Amino acid sequence: MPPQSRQGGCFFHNPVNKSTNQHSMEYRPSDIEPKWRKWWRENQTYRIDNRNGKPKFYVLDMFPYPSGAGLHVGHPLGYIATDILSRYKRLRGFSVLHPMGFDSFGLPAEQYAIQTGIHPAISTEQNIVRYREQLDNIGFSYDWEREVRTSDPRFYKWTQWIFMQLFNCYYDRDADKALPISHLTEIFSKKGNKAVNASCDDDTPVVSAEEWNAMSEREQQLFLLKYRLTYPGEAYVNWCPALGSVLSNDEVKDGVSERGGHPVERKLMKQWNMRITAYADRLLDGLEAIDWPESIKEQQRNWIGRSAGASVRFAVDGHEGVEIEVFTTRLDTIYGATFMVLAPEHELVSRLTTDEQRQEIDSYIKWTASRSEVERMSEVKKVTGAFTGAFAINPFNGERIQIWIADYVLAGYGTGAVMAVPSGDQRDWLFATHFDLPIIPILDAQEGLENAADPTKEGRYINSGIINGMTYAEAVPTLIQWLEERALGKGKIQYKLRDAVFSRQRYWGEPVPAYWKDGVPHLIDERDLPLVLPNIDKYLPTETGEPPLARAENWRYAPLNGEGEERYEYEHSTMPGWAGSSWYFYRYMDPHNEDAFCSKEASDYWQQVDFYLGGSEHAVGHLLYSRFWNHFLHDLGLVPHREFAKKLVNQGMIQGRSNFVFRAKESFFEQYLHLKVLKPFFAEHGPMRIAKTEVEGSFKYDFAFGTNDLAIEVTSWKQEEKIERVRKTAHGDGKRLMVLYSETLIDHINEPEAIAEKVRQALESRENFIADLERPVCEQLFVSQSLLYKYHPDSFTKLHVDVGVVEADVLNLEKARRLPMFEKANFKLDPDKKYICAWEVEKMSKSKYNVVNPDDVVAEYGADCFRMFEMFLGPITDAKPWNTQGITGVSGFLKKFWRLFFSGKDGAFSVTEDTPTAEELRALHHCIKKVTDDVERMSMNTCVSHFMIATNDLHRLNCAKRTILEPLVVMLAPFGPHIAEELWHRLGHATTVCDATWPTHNEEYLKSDTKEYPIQINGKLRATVTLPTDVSKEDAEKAALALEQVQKWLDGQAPKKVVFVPGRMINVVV
RNA sequence: GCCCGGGUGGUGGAAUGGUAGACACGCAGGACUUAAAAUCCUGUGGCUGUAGAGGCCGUACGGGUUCGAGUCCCGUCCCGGGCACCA
Repeated sequence: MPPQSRQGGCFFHNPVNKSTNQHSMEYRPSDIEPKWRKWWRENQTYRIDNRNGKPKFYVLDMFPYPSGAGLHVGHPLGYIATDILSRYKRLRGFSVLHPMGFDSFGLPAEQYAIQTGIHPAISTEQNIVRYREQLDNIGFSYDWEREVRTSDPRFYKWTQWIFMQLFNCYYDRDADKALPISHLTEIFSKKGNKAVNASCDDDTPVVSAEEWNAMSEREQQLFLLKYRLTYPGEAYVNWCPALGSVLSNDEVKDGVSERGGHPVERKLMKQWNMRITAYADRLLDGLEAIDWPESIKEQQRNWIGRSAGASVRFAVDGHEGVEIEVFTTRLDTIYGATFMVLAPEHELVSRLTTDEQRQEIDSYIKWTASRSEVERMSEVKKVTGAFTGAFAINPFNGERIQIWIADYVLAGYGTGAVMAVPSGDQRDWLFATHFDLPIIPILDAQEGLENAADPTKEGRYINSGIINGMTYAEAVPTLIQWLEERALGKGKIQYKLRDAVFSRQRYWGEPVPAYWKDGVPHLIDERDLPLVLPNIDKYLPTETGEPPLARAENWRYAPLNGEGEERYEYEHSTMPGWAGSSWYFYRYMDPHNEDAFCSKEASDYWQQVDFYLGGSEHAVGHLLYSRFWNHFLHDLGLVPHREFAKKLVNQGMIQGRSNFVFRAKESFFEQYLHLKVLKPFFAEHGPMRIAKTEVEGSFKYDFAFGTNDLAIEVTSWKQEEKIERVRKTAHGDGKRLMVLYSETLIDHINEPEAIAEKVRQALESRENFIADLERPVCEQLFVSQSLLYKYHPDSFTKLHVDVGVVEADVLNLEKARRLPMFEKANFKLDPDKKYICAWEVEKMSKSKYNVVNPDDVVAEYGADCFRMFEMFLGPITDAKPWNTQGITGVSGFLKKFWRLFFSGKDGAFSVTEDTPTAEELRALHHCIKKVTDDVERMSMNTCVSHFMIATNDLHRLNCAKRTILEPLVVMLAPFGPHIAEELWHRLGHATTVCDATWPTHNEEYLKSDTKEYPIQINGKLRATVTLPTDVSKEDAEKAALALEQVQKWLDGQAPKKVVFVPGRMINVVV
């Protein structure tokens, strides 16, 4: 018996005392797991304080959207991994923040509200309760005191507050940070806007101080919108009149709405924007400083799409005043530009085309227009184009170059014009080769130009006027300076990034804390936050197409809160899903603060997220917008770091493994009858043939025997008309007719002899019409996948079947028959009496019947087993299909681990205080070393393996010693917290295992006197020899060469060389 | 087309340039049992073989570096993800 707890407060809570008297000491997760979850809750084991002397560690999961479908086994994969990391860090003495919350604004709840009229807050609350239950079931160490919900007014108050700060700021490029608008207006009033280097709209006019001061208040406010970091603008959206809503890009398929297939139109709508473009450079540069997956960084770089280059204006020969502007990232290649290509849609095409070329150009444009976007994009290798007859002048050398049009240049990109450099660009090279245009080498390092372009930047320029002999680094500034001096162009940085649309014409989102007065938006007073979402009668747009919030009655703002004062309309759109998730990680630090989104004290302690885990699908949405907001909050001095997450890891998706069954179609039964039943009769009654004459578009009979007057028709007994028709035909032909109901075949599907017997009787009978009078039982037949190859593939309908009734791809017939789809079904089984299902890996989703609920797995194997199995599947970063094959291995491990402690008589607790042997210590310390290393690098799957190895070793050694087992319990605690807590208390501890200390390994115990050295001959393993670990090179070589195996390979010769790697191997080179 | 991953037994997967296939599933055989479950033991990359010896092949394919390559380099093919002619 373990020594009893004496630690007052915890004594009553120590549930071990209740269960120690139970006679069986079997490992029963269903007993111990709920017990400890309750205990943790009562003892507030996972509560974490902001004030303590420990070093901090912040582990964050991407919080889930609480959907109605509940949690599936894919969600917890990341949560388990971070839970292990968190518990591990805690055991290593860190104060760990590991919170969870809900991204609870979103479309599905709104869609549900539209259908049912139930307020999204209610359905969301229900879904959250369900998620909580499911999460709690898995034994996570979240501090639920810190839970956040983005749809909670106490939370979105601060989302709105941050929005207001954005509205009140502009981006000052000289200060390289956001500054208050008041700073801007001060400069405007003294020096005009030319004195400010700030991010603003492209069309912002230059105003002097006088002009600014002469503006009305309203005009000034409108002007300032061009600078604010959030501002109302106009944007094209996918408007679907039939659904009365705006759709996201992926809700639109082939120009119609995905749901319902309604037409979608591009509509210009007033939308709030976020001036994220102001931060483009910082978002790009910031990537260097963070430990995020390269693929995510790359996606963000591509999204930001910064390209440094130059815009150059080309004059057109014979067209005074006409200039074609091109943007190029390789200005250094301009002397190699031997022609120019315009998009067929380019506005100058018609003007520049000469009369001789007019017809060719027109027909090319016509042809282009007929091609779909897909064609234009996919036919990369095909070169097409047409010459306009016009010539552009290269500003650097005055060369006349031909102007062509080609559909590989798109009007929407850049200026819709390209200067073509065939020696450096492969597409231009193909074009030049095809149309026999000149190719001029421009760098002495370019090679193989007769076969392909060479885009190198190496070497020195040739044929390149003012940059001849220069390197790339020298050439670019020289060219730009030349251009700028002559005002023919300028150095330019282009971004693909656009300002982010921040409005949604939806109900279930954060209201924008602004109201409209004379067409100008104003912020509401901070005192009036949160601006709470009003109730409305229907969750749909108004008849006039206004967003749902326009339905709210009397929802207007009184800036002075005065009675009888004029009230103004609030903004009616709401914020997008990414608003709340762009800063939520700070709220966890200080979740109940009513005076700030997060106190300085809290953010000073927790700093930034140390480890963030989530899916890569958020690469450019959430993860870019969060960085943007964080940079902004940092500019305001509200958060300590520019980047909110130091390290990010992507978890792989757990895919569903769908199972399929095959339902037989009519034609299957004819094939079946032929193959399984009729063949034995051929010898006797001649080969079966199908009557050639067609009746009413189908064959006369399914089967008829050559030497017998019997015809056989296979059909459903419900097809009374058909049966009657065939019967008449048979009568006319003088044939006897047997009708075999397909349902009868289904009833006897696994016993073809029964049907054969019916046919035999029919053949011997003299009756003209033979059909069963009994009504068959089954109506549908499902054929095992293993039998399909015998039949025509079109004879089956492939259907998803609930994976819950399939075990290892074998259909559980008993369970399956309870499903409606199999209610009147029979199954054609393979010779092993099994129904084999087909399988495919697909996204896990309700509609594919492949969703596996963690609760079911937890109920069967326990939460600890579930946790460890998910980890055991493989590296967390890899995508993999869910497959419980193999869970028994983890389950067996836990039982085995448990038995280490209960190996006494009748499974009594049997841990001893004996001194461990060297071998036992080696097993333990090897495990400590491996698991510690592996947790640090998030290799949870190999950790589980090492626990298994240690357990197997200790079993073999019959080890039940506290010195060995107790450290193992501590190490297991992050992985299987329930079993560890139970064993920890059994070992006599009264406080939680979470506060134990992670063991450290002692290299001394791992040392071994001998080592089995592999002996290689020319790098191939040929023998092994056991040598002292600290064997000298000479002795090792001597021992190796003495081996019979080695002598055989040496064949009397001396070795050329012997390589000895101490502690590793010996390689003899012959 | 470009960018980023990846390709290892029947399966999931191990392997700081140093004994490829740890650990587990599955499968086969055995022990215990009236039986089953549970548990335990043995075997399990392929071919060959004198079969508990030995040999050959083997980490997508072809080369290379190295005493030694799953790992590093070059080229090819295939799979997954991202971007879409970004000039």
